[in-house]
Amino acid sequence: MSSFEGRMKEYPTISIDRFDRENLVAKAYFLSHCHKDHMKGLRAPSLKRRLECSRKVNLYCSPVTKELLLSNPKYSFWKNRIIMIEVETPTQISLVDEASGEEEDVLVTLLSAGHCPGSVMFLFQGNNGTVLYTGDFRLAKGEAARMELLHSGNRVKEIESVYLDTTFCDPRFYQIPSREQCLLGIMELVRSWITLGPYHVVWLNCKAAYGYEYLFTNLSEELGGKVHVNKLDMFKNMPEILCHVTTDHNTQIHACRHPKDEDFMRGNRLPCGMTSKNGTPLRIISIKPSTMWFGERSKKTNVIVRTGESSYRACFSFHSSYSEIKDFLSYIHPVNVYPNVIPVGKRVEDVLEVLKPLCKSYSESLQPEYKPLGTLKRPRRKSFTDADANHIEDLFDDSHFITLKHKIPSQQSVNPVVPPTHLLSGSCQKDDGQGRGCYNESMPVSLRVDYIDCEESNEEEEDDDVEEDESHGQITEELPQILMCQSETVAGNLNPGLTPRERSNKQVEAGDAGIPQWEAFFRSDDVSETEAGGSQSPNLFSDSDGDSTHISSLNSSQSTHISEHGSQSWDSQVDTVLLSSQERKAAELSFLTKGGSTAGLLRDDSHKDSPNWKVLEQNEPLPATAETDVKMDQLNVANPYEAPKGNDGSPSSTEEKLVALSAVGKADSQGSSDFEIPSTPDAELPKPAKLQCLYEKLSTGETLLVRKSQLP
DNA sequence: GCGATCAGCT
DNA sequence: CACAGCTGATCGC
Repeated sequence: MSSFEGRMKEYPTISIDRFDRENLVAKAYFLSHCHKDHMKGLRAPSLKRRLECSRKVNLYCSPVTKELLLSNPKYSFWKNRIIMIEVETPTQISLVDEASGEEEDVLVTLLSAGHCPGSVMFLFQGNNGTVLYTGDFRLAKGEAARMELLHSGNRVKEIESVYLDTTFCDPRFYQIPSREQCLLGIMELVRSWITLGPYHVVWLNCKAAYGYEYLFTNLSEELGGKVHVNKLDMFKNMPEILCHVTTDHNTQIHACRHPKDEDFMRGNRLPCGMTSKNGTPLRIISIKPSTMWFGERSKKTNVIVRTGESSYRACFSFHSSYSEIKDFLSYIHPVNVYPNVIPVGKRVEDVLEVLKPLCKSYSESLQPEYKPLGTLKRPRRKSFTDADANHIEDLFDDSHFITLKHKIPSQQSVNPVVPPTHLLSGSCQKDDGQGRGCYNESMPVSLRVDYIDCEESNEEEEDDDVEEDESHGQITEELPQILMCQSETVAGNLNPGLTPRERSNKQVEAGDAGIPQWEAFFRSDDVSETEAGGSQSPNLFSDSDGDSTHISSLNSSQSTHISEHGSQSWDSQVDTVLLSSQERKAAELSFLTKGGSTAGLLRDDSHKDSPNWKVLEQNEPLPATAETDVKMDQLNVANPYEAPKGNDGSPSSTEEKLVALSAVGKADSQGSSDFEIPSTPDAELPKPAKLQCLYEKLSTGETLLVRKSQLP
């Protein structure tokens, strides 16, 4: 939970996500997203009074946040005081001192935060420097590098301070399975259950908070049935969500709530009261999304864990993992960082100890950079690409070194960077309609889940999971121990109707101007993360099993069994759902054979606002990140708060990609074992200085080939 | 009666 | 366990 007090040092007359106490005198308010712990005081009488006297005080937020906020009548008094700002649209606002009439202009830019619908980060630029307030965020590795507006020309903006979501800034959360992997796991579990018959239903035990919508929409889209929810009026202007949820309880996927829902479940009853259909009792399983309940693990685990006869936990996180946080921060490389959250059991100093080394104030004092001709303003070694590395001797021609590493992988010389063309105020630069009129209408060909056997990979006993073992020890005895894994075709086919949703976006955009632009929260660069995340895993520094690439490597007690109560006949057919090392490798292989996705992916973004994200030069080795993108592109699960990508891709050379893969090499395997969370990663880490160096390299996506050569 | 706070519980 | 709440009890206004 956020412990941010509402104000930033640089702009103390602005209040963000806090509306009580000293914030009552703010000149402007900002709300990053619609979660209650970021809305403290927002409907207090004191603030209401303030609004009535101070006519120039407004609340700024994203269009989606405005919509969600005003869907609650308790906040309707804000109606005429909310100014929505489009995402990625730098907008100037005036901070007015109502007593003196003095004005101070600040440029604010909203950047998608990937936390929940409408969630954004705020980038402020003004007389007191550039600061970034992240709100709550879940951004995959490399995503900061894709944010055009965090850059100035071809380098990251000079950012004075970052107010950072540090919810999982704890090595225990070193790695959290990507959103796509979690979704995939849940999807397959749900699918395998509800396809058993019309009376097999799933209850998603989701907290009331916003943030699960993409789960609902993807499940609905993939599996063809709407998700039952208690309320949907808040989505009334969000067709992309609305069309996947329903208040009709006659469906197989439920996310409805009831104060006593857990009790209901024990009585084989859904929270909405359903217990049977046509006189036939329902067969209900519950899936409870949990953030790293998976916590600290010494062994690999699954994104889905069975916790009872008919209950499951699914890994799910609205917040960035430890490594994602560090990647983000090291890329931004601000002078200062302020944690918004102090994880339980930690102190501010503990968190800062992790974050400070990633800041300028620390790194530059520790190891001054060589700045040729005094022209460089920031350390250059941070931004190498693999291709750049080949030209490293060219010390004085550094312009191409300072590149948006992830964003413009190696083609700098081919497609010179053009500064962003965004202008102030309201211009919606995201004309992504053009050139993309062709939407893939093909609905998700229902997944052809070609299960293949895979070896059980984790024969060692998990000794820290009492709950699971206790809860169904006797059940697992009867259940088959086979882990079923998806073959490559699954990943290839997991390419749902994302484009239709995109089409919806367009329709909305084309429509009523008063309706928020949903791409603001469905917009996506891609779904990259896994491999990149893996590549920065602590195993880089250890000698972990290089072939442990199982996503679902779990022992019997952890495996995702699906069984009917009392009836085992079906069990072996649909056992575990998740991806195996083979699947993983298959994905890599498919990456190799299908080719072109990287180009497609990068180019796909070019429609949006960057003329630079062109087709990757085919003769250039791919940076690790690009490889990641490709893989996840093929998994092609929607990235929740951002727009789906088209699936087009131009052919590209298999050989070049082989180069990239081989460069990633064996350590890449760690990337694959996203769920292997070493208990004490720090134990094997190099010293801080070295660490920082490594992280900077990691953050820029250097492949392990490079990295290895620099390891002791 | 309402709001703030806290314990307890997902 | 950890996400982000909700409920109910208590206290003050």
